[in-house]
Amino acid sequence: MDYKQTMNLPSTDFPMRASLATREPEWQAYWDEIDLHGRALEANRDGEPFILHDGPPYANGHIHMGTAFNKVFKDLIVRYKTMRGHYSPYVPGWDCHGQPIEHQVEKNLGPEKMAKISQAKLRELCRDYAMKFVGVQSEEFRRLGVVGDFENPYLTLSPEYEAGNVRIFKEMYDRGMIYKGSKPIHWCIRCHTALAEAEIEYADETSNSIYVAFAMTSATPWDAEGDVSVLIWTTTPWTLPANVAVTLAEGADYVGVKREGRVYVFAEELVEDVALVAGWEEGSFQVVGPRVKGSELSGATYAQPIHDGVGGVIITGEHVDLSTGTGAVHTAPGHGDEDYVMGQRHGLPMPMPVNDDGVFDAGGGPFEGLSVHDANPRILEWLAERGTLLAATKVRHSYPHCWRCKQPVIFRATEQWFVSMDSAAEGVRPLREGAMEAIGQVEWIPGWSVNRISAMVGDRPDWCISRQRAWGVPIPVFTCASCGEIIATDETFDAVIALFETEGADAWFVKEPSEYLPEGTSCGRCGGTKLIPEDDIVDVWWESGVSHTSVLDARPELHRPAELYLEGSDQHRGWFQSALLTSVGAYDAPPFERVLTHGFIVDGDGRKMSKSLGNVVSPLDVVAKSGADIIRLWASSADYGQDISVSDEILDRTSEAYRRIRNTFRFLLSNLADFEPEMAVAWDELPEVDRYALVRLTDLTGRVTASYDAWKFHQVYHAIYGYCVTDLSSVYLDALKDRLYSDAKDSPSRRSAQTVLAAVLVDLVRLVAPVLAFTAEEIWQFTPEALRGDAVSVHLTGWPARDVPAEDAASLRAAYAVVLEVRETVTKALEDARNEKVVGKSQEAAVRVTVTPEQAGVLRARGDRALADLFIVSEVEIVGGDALAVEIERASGEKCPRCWNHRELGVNDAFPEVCERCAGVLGAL
RNA sequence: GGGCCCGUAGCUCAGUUGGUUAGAGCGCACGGCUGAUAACCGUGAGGUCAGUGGUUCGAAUCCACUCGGGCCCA
Repeated sequence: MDYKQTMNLPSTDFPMRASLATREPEWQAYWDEIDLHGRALEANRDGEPFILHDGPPYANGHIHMGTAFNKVFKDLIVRYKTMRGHYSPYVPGWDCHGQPIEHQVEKNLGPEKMAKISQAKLRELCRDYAMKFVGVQSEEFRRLGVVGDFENPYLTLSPEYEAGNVRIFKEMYDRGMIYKGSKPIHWCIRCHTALAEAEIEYADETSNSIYVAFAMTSATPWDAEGDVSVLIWTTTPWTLPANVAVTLAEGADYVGVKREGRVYVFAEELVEDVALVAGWEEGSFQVVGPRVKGSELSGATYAQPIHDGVGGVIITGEHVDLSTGTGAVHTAPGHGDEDYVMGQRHGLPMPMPVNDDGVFDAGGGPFEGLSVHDANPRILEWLAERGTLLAATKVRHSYPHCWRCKQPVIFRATEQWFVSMDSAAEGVRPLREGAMEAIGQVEWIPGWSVNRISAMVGDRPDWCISRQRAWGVPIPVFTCASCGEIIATDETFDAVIALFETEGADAWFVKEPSEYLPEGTSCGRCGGTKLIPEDDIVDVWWESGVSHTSVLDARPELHRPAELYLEGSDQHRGWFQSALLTSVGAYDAPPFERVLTHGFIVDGDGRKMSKSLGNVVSPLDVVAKSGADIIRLWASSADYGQDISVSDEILDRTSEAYRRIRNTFRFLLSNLADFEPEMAVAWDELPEVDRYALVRLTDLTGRVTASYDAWKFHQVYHAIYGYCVTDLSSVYLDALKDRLYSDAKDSPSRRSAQTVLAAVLVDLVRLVAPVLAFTAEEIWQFTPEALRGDAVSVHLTGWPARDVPAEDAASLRAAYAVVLEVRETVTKALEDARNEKVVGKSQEAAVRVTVTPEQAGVLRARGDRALADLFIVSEVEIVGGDALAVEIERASGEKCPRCWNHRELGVNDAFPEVCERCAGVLGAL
């Protein structure tokens, strides 16, 4: 007889192979069809809100592993919060303005078309470009399983959004936090434009290399030796008219070098180099004392090298390089970034004698009217005549060039708008102070994050918010055409807000101010009525920063502050900060209750991904090859507090773990095909091992829930995975097979097992649902309808809440700790027996366990039969002793051809071939 | 160069206030099963806890430095 047909073998249509790449899009379509996001919101309408506010990725190019990780991470949280009953709308956003898009459009256009195009047309092309990538990325995010209001995302180029920039600007302007100042930028003389860092190309260039003596005008330690000068080195002679200071290295040694009756002060370690360049013969000069630190010369003064009667000051800075030059750096705050920073720090003036055309104005002194390039040789001659040019050679070095015209650029200070960190209107708390306090009110995860944001906000200079570009939101102020006064009042701001709301920021560039400003708007100083709108646009960080107003305040389903901002750690400098500063600036309150930050995606060796290293892993490739759930599982498995590695090996391991989890579910499903909730066995009727299994399930649920709540998703992963492998697969499920397969279909023992399996299935599938969004849905749809209830999606089923009697649970945990320890020893002994060919499968074994009295008590209370079932052997005998020991023998009975246990056969005459249990089952068929 | 951080088996992670031979799962090797089968079960081998030096009776855990890596500045 073929006994196999009489058994309850597993059966399910749930496929072992996932085929995620093809199936996942179907589930995504299903979610669209049932409007999962909308349904979840409707269901949780009265739940406590939890707003995860999306940081807008830049609408340029395809997504990469970093954006994929971030979005999956957010989706995981939103799904979890939703299952916990929170009202948790997710509104994705995109950062649509800015230089990279403008640059790309410009490149696509080419220089000729670019020269002819209007600003309005250029903006239109930029808009098209941005919208194209909003579409591309939107699909890519959705393919990862991200659910949200993708039909109605927020875009920084939309009119309502643009208006929010002005609202914040108005508030901060009124509170005295915004001012107009000057700052050096890259400037292309030929193209007559400011250039962003990304528009700079570095190429080799031959420059002058000159050593110039600045005569000291205050006392120095070398005065006894002769006239003292400080010797500087520069490669840009034309910046000398703007010189205001000389920067020394604080801790380096400076000496006087005497030659022909004059003393030149510079860094000691560069004496030989300078002598060589200047052609000083050996013996023609001598180092004279004393030797002093740069810091000791700080505050000394000298005569400005170009302008008679003007002085300069000696300061110290950390950027001074002692590998070339003289260790004394000519400092012109209008002509260099470091110089600018030094100027700010020391309160130096910032003369800017060079105009837009690169020509000196009166500030150029003797060189007025010359272009900077023409002035170079003239300045050299002029210095030589005065005897202050000690050496002049050429140097070849890397120098910034304009990406468009390939000409070398200059550094030149121009008018810029700034957010002040430390000054504000009377009675208004300065921004830095307010921001620092706000930081303290926010929960930063992980904990070190607060150090980073504090350090950055504490140290940062004023925020330069203006950009000389076309694709963005204008700085919403006007200038009087007749007297140059800045015009920015509540009335003009409100008019601009209204304008942007209805027509968008584009209108700024095509309309006359008189068309939208209130009638009679005029200059407060001279009464002029012709107003010129500001040309500059606002920094894109400002734009994305104001989303707390343009999105959180503006949308009825959202609110400010958000419960959570979640981005990579680079955003301490970016969005976290721009959001914080604009929010504190306008409202004196942080925009978020907590900020969660994750590390960067690196390769298997912990190195950053780059094309040149060839270690880039694309999420699109992984999705196509393995599926989005693999990315989601990977994202959940890593400790995001540090950098997150991806490599083929890591993804392989992840896929293996996925298969393991999937297969566990498949086993559960396949043994529940004939089970319905009415067949469930009550707690008190359950065999003890089944009750223990339920205890383990609730323990798992508790741990997993705590880990989700503590934002420790990798612990969720490890807990669930460990549970599947250890608790279920290797112990409980393995031991259950005999009951499930061999006992009568509707026997209490089998129904008990199924009761537990059903509980495990419906709880576990929900625990993994936030992570394995697609697979959990698939499992749910393959779950017997009776167990599913009326939920159309696993994501709408809420969170498991299963209780077990606490006292029972505690005693079961204690008892089974002992039982499982013994079981481990038994399996080791079985392995030895197997190696000695005593037994093959464990059911061929009879086990004699020698145990301590304490263990004996616990084990005997379970019963030999229960222990044999759990150990998957045919017989167990417990013997008292003083230490744990196990002996294995071949089981005494014969192998039952039906259940494969070794038993006495033929007890039941009706079925002489099989064991008693099987005979009973067969008889009842 | 500065700020913030990271470095435990091939991989992903545990390692309570410093306290016995540093753990888990996967992978790997070997074996079993063939009624979860492109599955399942078992056993085993893998770690000078990045390195060096300190503090301590005792350090993966505390301190200093070095090396390697990341983000952000310069």
